[in-house]
Amino acid sequence: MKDSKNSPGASLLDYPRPSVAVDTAVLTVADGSVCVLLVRREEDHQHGKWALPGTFLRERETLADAVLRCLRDKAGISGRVPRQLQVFDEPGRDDRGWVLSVAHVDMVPLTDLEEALKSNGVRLASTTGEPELIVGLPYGHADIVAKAVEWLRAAYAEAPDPGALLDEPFTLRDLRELHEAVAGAPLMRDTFRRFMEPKLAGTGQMSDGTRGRPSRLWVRG
Amino acid sequence: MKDSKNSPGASLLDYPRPSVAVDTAVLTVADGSVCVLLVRREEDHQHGKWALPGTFLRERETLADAVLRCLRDKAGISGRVPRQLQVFDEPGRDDRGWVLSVAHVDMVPLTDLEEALKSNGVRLASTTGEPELIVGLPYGHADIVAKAVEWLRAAYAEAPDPGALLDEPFTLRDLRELHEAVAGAPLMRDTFRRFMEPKLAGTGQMSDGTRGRPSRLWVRG
DNA sequence: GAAATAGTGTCTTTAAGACAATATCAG
DNA sequence: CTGATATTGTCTTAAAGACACTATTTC
Repeated sequence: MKDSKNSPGASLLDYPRPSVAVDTAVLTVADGSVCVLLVRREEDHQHGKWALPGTFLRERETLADAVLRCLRDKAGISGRVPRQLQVFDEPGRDDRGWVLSVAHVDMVPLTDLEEALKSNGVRLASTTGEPELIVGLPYGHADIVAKAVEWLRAAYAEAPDPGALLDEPFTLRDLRELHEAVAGAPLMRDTFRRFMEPKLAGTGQMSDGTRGRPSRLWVRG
Repeated sequence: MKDSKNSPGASLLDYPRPSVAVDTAVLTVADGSVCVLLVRREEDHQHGKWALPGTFLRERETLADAVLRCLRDKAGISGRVPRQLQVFDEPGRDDRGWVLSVAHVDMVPLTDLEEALKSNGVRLASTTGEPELIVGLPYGHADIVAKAVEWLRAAYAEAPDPGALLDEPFTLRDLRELHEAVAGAPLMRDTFRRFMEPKLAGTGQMSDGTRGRPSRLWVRG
């Protein structure tokens, strides 16, 4: 039952190998909705089309390093903790050849993206407000975005601002509005407070109550 | 800031490509503990060493197909729903060269493994009782087993026997003992019942109470 | 004082933990 | 009947949902 090609002494070089790409969904929250960073493709026949930043894995490079290199070179941002989502391998998803894509996700505060967004080769797309743009992405990137948003929601259901999208210190209102944007649904004010307060560290400070009673300011635990 | 090698017109063939392997942790429950299937390596310099069944991805083959082919050829089993866990890419994890391993996990009832276990090239290893064997696995397979068991526990915390390891129909006692083996800890009898009963379908039948009051028999919802 | 927002209290519902009580089998 | 196991009931505790109330600011 053994495959004869797997006989002892066979070299790895005897087999054809796939190209391996990394594609990253850089997520942020802007104007109350989850947005994903897109770059204009320049290096292939999709020239001019918007897509997730991606690159091919180089020799002796880890996947995480490839992701960081790609974000630096194509979007000018220093991503923080890219996480591997899954490998997409449907045949035909990439018409350039036999390409596996290892999808990643990262969360970056909007302020860290402002410099990159000055380039007209970089833009944000709302995942809730611009469905036609998202579903039209090449190379099956729409699937990656969907997985990434799903992962983001799971992360934000567990802890206060795990992606550090909010500048510190912040009020519980700021935090709740951020979590509502991620969840895409309103969250109960008091239930939210009871869940989050034990996971935050209070500063002694108060917000300047520009409209109404001032609020306590917090930082992530 | 663009990389010159990524200029339009460059071919995928211009870049060196990694070998891509799939390694699968086939899990089952035997004698009250979670076990993983190992095969004796024959095709490389680890000849004779126990390891997870794995193979290299072939051209125009999906990862899932490669996993199924490997399990069929090396262990003689028809795996059911292999799930992708994650890519392991630490340089140096494989001394045969530049190899990425896409780890998978599958759950198979012990009865479906009996035929395969007659071969002396196939064995089970308890993940709790034989740590020295597991941690000694080559190619970083110990990490894969750890991830796989973690995944199994998460799956069994959510639903009754999602891997269909138990023959139907079964009693709630059978189900609880299986879940205790997976969790590696005793589970409260009444809490377990209250959680699982709504997710099961009752047959009219009763077990033959060989010791004590007979129990109702259930099937998965 | 009115409007706005922050912070606290509490009632209800739901689920889990922990037992206790009852039911039904083999011997 | 006794021993063993299954099934049901209930008390307590913890957490969430849903409100209501009080407190502190700006205007």
